[in-house]
Amino acid sequence: MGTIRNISDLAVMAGVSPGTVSRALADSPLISAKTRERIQAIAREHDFRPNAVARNLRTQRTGAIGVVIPLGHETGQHISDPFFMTMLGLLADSLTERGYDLLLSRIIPSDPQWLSRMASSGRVDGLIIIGQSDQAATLDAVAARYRPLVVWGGHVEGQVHCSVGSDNRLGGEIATAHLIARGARRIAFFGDPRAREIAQRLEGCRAAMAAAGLSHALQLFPTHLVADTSHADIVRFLGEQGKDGIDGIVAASDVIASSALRAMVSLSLHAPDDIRVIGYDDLPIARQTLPRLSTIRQELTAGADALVDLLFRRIGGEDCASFVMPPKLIVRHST
Amino acid sequence: MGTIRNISDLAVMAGVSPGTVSRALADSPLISAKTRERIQAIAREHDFRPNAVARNLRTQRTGAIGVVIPLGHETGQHISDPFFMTMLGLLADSLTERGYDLLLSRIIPSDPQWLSRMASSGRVDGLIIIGQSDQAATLDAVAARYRPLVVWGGHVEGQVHCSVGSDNRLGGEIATAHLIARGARRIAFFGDPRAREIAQRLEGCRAAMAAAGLSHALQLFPTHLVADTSHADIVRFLGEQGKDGIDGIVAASDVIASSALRAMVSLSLHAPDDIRVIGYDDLPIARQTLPRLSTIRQELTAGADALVDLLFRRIGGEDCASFVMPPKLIVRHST
DNA sequence: CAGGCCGTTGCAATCGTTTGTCAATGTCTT
DNA sequence: AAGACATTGACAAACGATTGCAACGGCCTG
Repeated sequence: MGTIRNISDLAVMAGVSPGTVSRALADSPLISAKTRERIQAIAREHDFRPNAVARNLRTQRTGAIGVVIPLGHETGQHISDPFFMTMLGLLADSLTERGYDLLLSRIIPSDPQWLSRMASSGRVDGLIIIGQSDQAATLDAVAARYRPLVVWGGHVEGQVHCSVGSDNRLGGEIATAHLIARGARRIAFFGDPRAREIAQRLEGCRAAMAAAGLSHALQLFPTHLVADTSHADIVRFLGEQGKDGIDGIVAASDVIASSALRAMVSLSLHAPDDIRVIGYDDLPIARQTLPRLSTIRQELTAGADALVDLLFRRIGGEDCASFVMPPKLIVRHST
Repeated sequence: MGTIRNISDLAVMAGVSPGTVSRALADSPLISAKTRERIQAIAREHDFRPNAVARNLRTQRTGAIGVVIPLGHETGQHISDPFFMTMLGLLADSLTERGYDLLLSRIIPSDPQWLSRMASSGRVDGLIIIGQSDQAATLDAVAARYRPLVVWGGHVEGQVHCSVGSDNRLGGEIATAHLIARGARRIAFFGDPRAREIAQRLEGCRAAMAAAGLSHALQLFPTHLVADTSHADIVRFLGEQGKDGIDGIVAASDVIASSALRAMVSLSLHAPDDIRVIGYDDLPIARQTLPRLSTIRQELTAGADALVDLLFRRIGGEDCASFVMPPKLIVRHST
């Protein structure tokens, strides 16, 4: 009748001590089957469940993993970005499978303490960061002291934090080489290299251009990731091109490439005839653009699994290295 | 040097009592500016932050909102579904703005206790459920006792739980009427009516057919939401149509509509000439199909804001009604 | 100069669990 | 029949903060 508020109420009701109730509810072998069943019956009947916060405090673990999206270089960008969403969904599936919940934080790291605040709050058992943004140094600093931390993004020599991601440099190189093979000569790279992954893709792009003797013909257009504003920017950029304008676009992401394709439509430019366009990620949207987008595939499902796997290894005390996945060229109709 | 583990360590270090430290860190006016500054300086220097779990236990609030996606009728469906993802991103943005975190759970409610487990775990200050699935009864039962709970989905007379969503019946009616106006006579409804929203859309669809004297010409095809399997199913369904087959599809969601369009391509059927197709939701993907998808727009941004707003009103003790938004016909090129 | 008041700080209870220790009970062996 | 031994469950100490209340000192005022 009276609602059961805590384990002591239930103990009174069952005529035992709180400790016994706790053990009974946890199926401890120290409690006889008879009392255990009796206590569990009462709990079931009153729909009682022990308070998780108190348990967390006592046991020092929470059953939750924090997923953080730092938006250092893109204050306007929303979590709703398709890449984040896709990654987030995959992580949620993978963590749920292991019985963990997922605590989501979107953070604009103006405060340099953003990461250690999450790490030392005791609210999560581990942290997954999606994208290094321009915070690689902060990540390294925290990773040095806080073990259960893995990052989606690029890997560089000597990096402290454990990362999972594709070989961005190679991916950028493959993308650019493909564009050149398709006849592009004057190429623009669309993307903001303040994010490490993107800087690496640009690096690969430069390498491919150099290898073809086209170094002079590469333009960099650091467009924003926010779809709404980028569209107008891209239209302006393309409009400013003279008659010897660019004939190829290496986009740092499918989202950017898709914006570029739409901008081209409004300028009556046609892909691939006028400008060849290639994206990066191979998100579902790459199959829905018009024309369908050639891109560099990152295996996000494998990536999410790797992130979760490495994280739990680190929680378990293991010390494991970064994981770099091979990028793969997907040719569709935009190149 | 010695790491500070808790407020007492810091108290010893500062030569004060733990209580004073707690107040100082919380900027309590009871503490003199001098001691407060001294204590905060030590905390900053050692990068110390009070344990959130302990605070939650004491204050009985967590600063987190649970977002749950019940997949009652679709065990295969993943969180990665574009609708969920979009909604989730919007909620995350809106909650972050209010300083709350978001605890994500994907749940397959085989266990009827799924909801009250979340509600009574004490881990969240409130609950947002995305979609009633086939769990409307469970939702009503829990909502009767647990106040801070709001649901995205359909509203029916006498419903206990507080919901936010578009007028699904009207939306279905508008969509169907539009198809009829465009010349469709033999219409199929694609969607699984076990979910309440979808049942309401179907009801509207039936009403519009009846109003046009076409009741006999409505087919129901309860396709799954999972994109991968639905495609083959839809191809089969369309293939089984004779020469007097359907000439209109009312899809219960944009995702389904987009699958239908792809299935039509592989059967050399053309929209809108052979079959007119209309979706529901107006997700970003509706603008990226070929041809672009006519659909019924739900203002998801407004919806997410309303969900969060109502939730906090309920947390504050207010008792507020469901919120039904008007659906809006968006005509593109598929009808 | 004494009494009262105010601004600061310390004390200790509390939130709801988990879990190590230990007493009490009952069973089995010799 | 008595001691060894296993069960069983009670007791109480954590976990790490918050917060009402009491106490303390200094200052002002009459």
